Amino acid sequence: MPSNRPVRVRFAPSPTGDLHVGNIRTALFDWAYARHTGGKFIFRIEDTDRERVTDEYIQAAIDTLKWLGLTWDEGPEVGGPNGPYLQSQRLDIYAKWAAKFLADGFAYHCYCSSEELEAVREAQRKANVAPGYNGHCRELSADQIAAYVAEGRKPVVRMRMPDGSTTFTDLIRGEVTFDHNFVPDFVLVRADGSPLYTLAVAVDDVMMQVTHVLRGEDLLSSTPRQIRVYQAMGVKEDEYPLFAHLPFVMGQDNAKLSKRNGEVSIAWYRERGFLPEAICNYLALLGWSPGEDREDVTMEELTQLFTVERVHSSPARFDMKKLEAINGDKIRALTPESFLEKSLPFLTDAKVISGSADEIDLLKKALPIIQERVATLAEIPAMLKFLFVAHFEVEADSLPKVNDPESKKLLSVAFDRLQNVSEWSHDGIEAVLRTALIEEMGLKPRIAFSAVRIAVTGSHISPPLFESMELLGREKSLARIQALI
RNA sequence: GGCCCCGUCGUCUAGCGGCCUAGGACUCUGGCUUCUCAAGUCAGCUACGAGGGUUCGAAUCCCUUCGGGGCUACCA
Repeated sequence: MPSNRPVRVRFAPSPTGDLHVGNIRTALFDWAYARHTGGKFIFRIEDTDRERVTDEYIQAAIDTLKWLGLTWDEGPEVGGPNGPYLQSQRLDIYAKWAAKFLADGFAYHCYCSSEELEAVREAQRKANVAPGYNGHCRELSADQIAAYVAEGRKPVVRMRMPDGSTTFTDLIRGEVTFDHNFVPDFVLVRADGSPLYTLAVAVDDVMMQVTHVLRGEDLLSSTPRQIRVYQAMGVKEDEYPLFAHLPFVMGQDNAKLSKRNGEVSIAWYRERGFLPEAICNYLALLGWSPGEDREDVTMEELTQLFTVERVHSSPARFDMKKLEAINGDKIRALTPESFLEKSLPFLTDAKVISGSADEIDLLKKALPIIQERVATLAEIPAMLKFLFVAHFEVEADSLPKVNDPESKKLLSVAFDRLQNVSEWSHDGIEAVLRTALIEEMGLKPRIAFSAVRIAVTGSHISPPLFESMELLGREKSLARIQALI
């Protein structure tokens, strides 16, 4: 079966919504496999269902893949020798093959109406037999056809499944066999002439010389149908693509991940401040592992380590906590320049800064003290807000903690002594406050500094206090303390 | 219902007949560190779905069973 053709892997989503976690995990494995083998990664849009696929979703899918860094060798925007890569632009190709299948007897026109088919299914269900097309139109006479046409019926093109069975070797699950008794004749072309997935996917994989199909396991049972199309196209068995059906990514409730059971759109994660490399690293661990207790991998390492052999056959639950942990690790691993660049949009969107040069200067100094304190980029604005706000206010739930007489006394001592600090640096500030509050007043550090922290940053949770005061500056720091005395 | 896939800590996983009184990570609990929060660090909790085989020996092989999931469209 596997000839030594150059590896060509495709990711072929049907963008009926934003790409979600499951799609992306598939795309990631497709990409990693292509890169690992030195093969080509093909990106194809399956938009044969124009009722549900929109141009916006197609563009969103393209943008998402780009954002994640899953670059493709052939597909939308980059083109390639096997295009076009949008199925809606390949209609003539499918029509040609459908006509050939009809002429060769692999397929036939079926005039059954939806209502009739539904009635058949209903009867089958009642009789407790395998549901599926009953072959009603398989051998229609010329007269019968003429009668149907006279009625104004428009036929679909249906593939004839021969008796027997289909066996193929799934790279992840091993040998899988489907008895054709349970693979009914399936529709290739709608009554309106438009192709269905069953036709387009097989034709395109052959035309685009795809060698490996790694896709979700929901498509496992449709594989015999694809193989039947290959046969009708005259593809030799050793040139069929190899299949690998990836396990599902599931939500908390053990159902296939979908909009109903969690936030699954990648766009949502992007807005929440997740890094693409964190998403990819985490997703790579869902259904695959590099072994040797290894978990932290870069995109580059992923392409080196990824093999289909190490992909699981069992489904995985999506765990937001673990994603956050990995995201925190990846944020800490960012260079200062890169951390700044990635933080900027979150700060400006939150209107914490407008983006002026002065603000950026201050930001460059502030970012290092919070880099190890955030799990997502979205947490940054709240953490640095105190440095930039025009009208400073202490948070409501922290205010009571500085309103008692002891706190006011403490703050007043701090205020007095801080005025005499010669050099407004975190070392200088710390030395003065320790002497005044800890040594002379005998306070516990956590008590003493808490009041100052609330006064200066507005919250009992903040970046390191002395660094924060240094960045805020003497004037503002003192004013904020004084305001609470 | 039928067909197909799947089954190790709460979760993701390592494990491919002896190295397993089952390892790592996340979560959770407790300790250390500490100006808060993090980070770091130490410790703890907790798993081979069940029942039969095969074998000197099974998480690893076989069977049954139970459980979960997918498909069963003129969706993909």
